[in-house]
Amino acid sequence: MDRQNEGSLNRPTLKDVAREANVSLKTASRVLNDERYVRPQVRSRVKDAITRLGYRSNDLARTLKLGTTRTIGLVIADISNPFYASCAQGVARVARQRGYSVVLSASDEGLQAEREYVELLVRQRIAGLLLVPAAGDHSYLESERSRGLPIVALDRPLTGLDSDCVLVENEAGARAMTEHLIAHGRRRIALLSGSLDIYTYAMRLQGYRLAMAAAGIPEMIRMIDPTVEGAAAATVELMSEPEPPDSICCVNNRVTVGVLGALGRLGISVPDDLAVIGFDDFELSDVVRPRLTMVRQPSIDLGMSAATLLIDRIEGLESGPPRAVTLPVDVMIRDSCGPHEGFGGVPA
Amino acid sequence: MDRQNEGSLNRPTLKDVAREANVSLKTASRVLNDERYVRPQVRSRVKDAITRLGYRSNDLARTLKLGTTRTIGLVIADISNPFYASCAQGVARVARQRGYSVVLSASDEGLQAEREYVELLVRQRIAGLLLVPAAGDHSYLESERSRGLPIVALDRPLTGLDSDCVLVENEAGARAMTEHLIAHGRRRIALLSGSLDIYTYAMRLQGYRLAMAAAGIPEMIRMIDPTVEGAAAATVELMSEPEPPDSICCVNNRVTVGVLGALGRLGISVPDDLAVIGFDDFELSDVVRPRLTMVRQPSIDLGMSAATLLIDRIEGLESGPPRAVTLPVDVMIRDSCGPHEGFGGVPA
DNA sequence: TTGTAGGCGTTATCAG
DNA sequence: CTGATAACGCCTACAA
Repeated sequence: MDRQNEGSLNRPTLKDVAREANVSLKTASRVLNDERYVRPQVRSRVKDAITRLGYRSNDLARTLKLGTTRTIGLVIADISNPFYASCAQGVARVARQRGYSVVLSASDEGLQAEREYVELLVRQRIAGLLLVPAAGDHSYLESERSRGLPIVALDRPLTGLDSDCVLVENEAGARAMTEHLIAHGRRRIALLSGSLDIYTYAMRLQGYRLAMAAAGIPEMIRMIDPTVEGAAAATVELMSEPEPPDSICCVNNRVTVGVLGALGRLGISVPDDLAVIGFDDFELSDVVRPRLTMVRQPSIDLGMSAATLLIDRIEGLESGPPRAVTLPVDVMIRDSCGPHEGFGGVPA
Repeated sequence: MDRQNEGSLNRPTLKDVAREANVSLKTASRVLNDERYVRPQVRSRVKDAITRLGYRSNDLARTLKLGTTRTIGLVIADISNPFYASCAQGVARVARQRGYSVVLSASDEGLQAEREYVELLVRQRIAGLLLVPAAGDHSYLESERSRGLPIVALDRPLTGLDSDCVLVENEAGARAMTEHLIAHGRRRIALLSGSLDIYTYAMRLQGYRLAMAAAGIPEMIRMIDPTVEGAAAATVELMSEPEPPDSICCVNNRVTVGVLGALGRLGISVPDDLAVIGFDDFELSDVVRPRLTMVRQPSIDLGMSAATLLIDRIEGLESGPPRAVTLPVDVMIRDSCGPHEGFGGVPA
């Protein structure tokens, strides 16, 4: 009845180790941190005590003293979206390499949830913050930033605050995507986009418009809820219009999935009846029939770059004004826009 | 040059708040924790000071004193695998609801990496540990468990340690999967499995064997590296054997993707030339042509159940001997095993 | 209703 | 080389 006193686990402290090894607290600490000036004999005595007791140092106490953690906070929109999952993977990889832990939170695109998570993370004294900002004003981060908390925005820049950010070439990618369809002779090219409050969608829409304008083709833009369900519903509507499109640009991977699902149910064949191209490639796009032509984003690199930049800031390896890193995208030409006609690997 | 002194951020402490509000430390603390016995006037004075200073309480110090964090450690195999991503999503959802943070780590199925992560997490004094155990002996967790650290295994039980675990009906699911093929008249049914050191694969193989034995059909088991690449390579080999299979059971979603990719490249048509069924459904299985018949695992629920159980343990709401929770799976009958013939929703 | 003293587990300082 | 002693920021007694 006295074992397992729920809640506070009963762990030995460094003091216990010191007592067990018959040395002072400080000496035990020295051994723990591999400091010099400890007789080998004493050192091994302490080490023995550590293993004998199953001692695990308390990072809470340590970082309280040191004033700095080795944890980075990551706030993304949605873990189950493979794009963000890949980003997180990239972040985790770099974090591990450089000895940091990652606390993960998903905002579900909500500014309120995001703020709550950031608050929580700050309380945990994260060494730096990595986030995919939700739509809306982020000046609330100003106070943290000015206190010296390194912040790197991932996938989208922060609005209302100048900070480091790691992005991809959204506009160029969307333009290339649209031009690809145009080159295939498509003219009624629909774009299914999410709210322009979200940077990536705004930029991609811009790229689409540029391509359409350059070709002198009228735009066909539908603002939708950029989810699988939203895209499916929009597709059904779109295809029942008097003059339906001959091709669809999907603004993200969720939309691509939704469009494809709806087209399948409608019995519309790709690319014969309709061409489809998506922004943000996913694993199965090369496995599915027809293979999907997609604008590929280097999602893992995105996470890795962001984490690298953040940790460089944390460690003072990078200083100076906020940096904006932009990673290239490329069009993976496959079959969903029709037969290839000697298109090269169109860069964004 | 004195701002931004890299590293240690310059944050106000509760003492600063107290000074600013002209009260004692304790009073400030009382306000912070919404304790009674503070004059409203004083309370608001302190609150003002808090916002004026942009004070954020230091959870490190607080939990050091309190002896318990509200953080749970999650170690999964691979974030970019949608199955684990879903599990993580379920965990995150419950954690958020109940006021916990999640520290995420990916072991890549390596026991060594897993151990390192667990060590790190323990140092951070996580309140509980959730892990998808890598293959191998987990008695190393014994010491933590005996110290009272709640541990819940996710997706697979721990070997060498009796602990809570949340699993799915692997054997029954695999058996149902195989029987489905048999009912479709398939006889040369190959199973592509990963190492039996991993519990889920062992159980699924067992389910397959049971079904095959019951039908009196010879087994056709291939042990492979259960990744996209491994499965693709195995498929190519398999199909070039003198007597290739007429159907393939895929042991997880990676394998399903690999098999499908290889079949596509080989020009083998599903389900006409070959039937395919997979364990662990994924989003696109319903969008792809042919639509894929799959054994669906409740991945989000898996994460949610595990997190719930863990937090219940942490909070002492659940006590008693280790519990094993098993969640049902179900066969999602679609098109990749041939035309439906009045199969009901075959439960596992 | 408010304040004072002491300690959580570490590490840093500075004598031995 | 080693060891007292004082922080780190907060909270829990226990007074006032």
